[in-house]
Amino acid sequence: MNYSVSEENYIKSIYHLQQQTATVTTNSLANELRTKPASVTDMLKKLQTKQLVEYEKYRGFKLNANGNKIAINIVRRHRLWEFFLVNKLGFEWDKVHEIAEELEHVSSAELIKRLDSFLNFPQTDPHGDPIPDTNGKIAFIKQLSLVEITVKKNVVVSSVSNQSPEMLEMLKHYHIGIGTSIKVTRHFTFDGSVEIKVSQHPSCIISEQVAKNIFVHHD
Amino acid sequence: MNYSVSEENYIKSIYHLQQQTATVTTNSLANELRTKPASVTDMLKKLQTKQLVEYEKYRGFKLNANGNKIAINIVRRHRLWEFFLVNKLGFEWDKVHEIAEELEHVSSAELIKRLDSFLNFPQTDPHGDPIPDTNGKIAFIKQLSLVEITVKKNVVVSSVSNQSPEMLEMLKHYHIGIGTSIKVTRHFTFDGSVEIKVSQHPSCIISEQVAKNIFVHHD
DNA sequence: ATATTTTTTTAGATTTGTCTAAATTTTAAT
DNA sequence: ATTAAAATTTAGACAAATCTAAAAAAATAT
Repeated sequence: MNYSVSEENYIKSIYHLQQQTATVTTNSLANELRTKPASVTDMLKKLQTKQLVEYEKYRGFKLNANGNKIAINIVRRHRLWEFFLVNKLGFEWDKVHEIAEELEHVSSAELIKRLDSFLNFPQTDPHGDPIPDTNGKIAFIKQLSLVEITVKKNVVVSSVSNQSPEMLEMLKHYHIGIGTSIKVTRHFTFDGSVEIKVSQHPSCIISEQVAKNIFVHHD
Repeated sequence: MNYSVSEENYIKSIYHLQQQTATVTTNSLANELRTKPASVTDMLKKLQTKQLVEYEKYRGFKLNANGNKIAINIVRRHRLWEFFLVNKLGFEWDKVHEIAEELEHVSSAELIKRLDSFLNFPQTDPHGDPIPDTNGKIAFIKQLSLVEITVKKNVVVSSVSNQSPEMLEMLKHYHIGIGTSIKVTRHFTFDGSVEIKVSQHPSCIISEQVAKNIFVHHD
C-alpha cells in the first residue's frame, strides 16, 4: 500500500506524539501539524478506514500495529536522509530537518535500501536519534541528561530532545553539537543549573531547563 | 516562486516536447503526461496566468523565457539525482528514471548546490544527457548516431534517445550501455542495418531503427 | 466549398485535503 | 448537579487537479 504525503505526515506526527502520551488528542495533533482540529478529524476517519489507527469519537486515537510499522518506516527514511545530508553533503545538523521532511516521502524501497548501504548502515541520525532497521527494530539508547551526570566525568553529546530553533541557536552559542565532548564541572543545587567545560572553550553555566534537554553517553 | 509537483511536471514535459517541435499541442502533451486533453487545457490557463507559457487558444503553446528557465532547473535536478543514483547508490542506469522523477521535486536549492558539489560537478547524466549548470547553460554535445559512423572507428556510447523499456531491454541484450566502446564493422546499404563489435562479444547486426537511437562520440 | 473528422475547449462533476462556523460532547468549575 | 468552558465533530464550502461529455474551432477530404 502507498500513502499520500499528507497521510504519511499524519502517521508520523501521531507516532511522535505517542512517544509522550499513549493516546493522542485531536487538538495536539492539529497543533503538531499546524492545521485545524476539523482537518484532523477528517483525516482520522480516513486513516481509520485504512486500518492504520484505533479511533473512537471524542476519545482520542493511537496507531495500531499496522500504522506503527508504517510510521517507523517513515522515521527510518527521514533519519537516513538526515544522515546523508550531514555526513555526505556537509549540511549543518540543525539545517537538515525540513529537507529530510521532503525526501522521506520518496517512495522507492530499493532507494532506501541502497542509501542505507551507501551510508554504511548508520545507527543514529545527526541528532543522535536511533535509525530503525529494515524490520522496524529501534535500538534503545540509554539516555542520560546533563543534569544526571556526576562531576568530572567526560561525556559525549548523543542527542538533544528539544529541536526548536531557539534551542539550536543556544547550543551553537555554547559550541555544543552531537558528538561534542563535555565535562560537567559543577552542579548548582539552588536553581539546578550546571557548569560545563567544552574542549578549548572557557567553562560556562547552562540552566537546568537547557541541561535537561541535552542527552549524553560516557565515551 | 514555488511550483506544485503537477505544475513542474507540465513545465518539464512541455520543455521536452519543444526539443522536437517548437510549439506543442494539447494532445501531444496530454499523451506525454498520460492525462486527458481537457486537463491540459485547464493547467495551461494556469501556467499562462503564472507567466510561464505563451498560449493562444487552439494554437498550441510554448514556454516563455521564464518557463524555460524553470524547466531547465528541473532538468538539472533530475539529471543530478540520476547521476547520484547510478554512481553513488549503484543503480542500473535504466532503473533510475522514476525515482529521479520524484526526487527532482524536492525544492531546496541549497540541496542541489551541495549535491552537485558532492558529485564533483558532473557534466552528463547516466544516459549521456548534459546536466545544465547553475545558470541554465547546457553544454552542447555533438551527437552522432551509429548510422553516421564510418567503419573501423572506435566510438563510445554517449546517449540513447529512445528510453522505452523495450529499447533498454534490447540494449542490454547487445551489452550496450553508456560508456560502452563500440566499433562499427560494416554498413548494409540494403536496409541501413549496421554490424558492430562490442568488446569481447561476437559481432552482431542491429537494425537502422535501433542504430539511429544510439549516439556516440569518438574516444 | 461544403461536409466530415480531428483537435481543442468549455461546462459541470469528482476527489483530496483543507477550512470556517455551528453543533455536539466532554471536562472543569461552582 | 448544573453551568460554563474547552475540545471535538459535523455540515457545508473551497481550491487544486483531475475527469467525462458536449460544444466549438481547426484541419482534412471529397
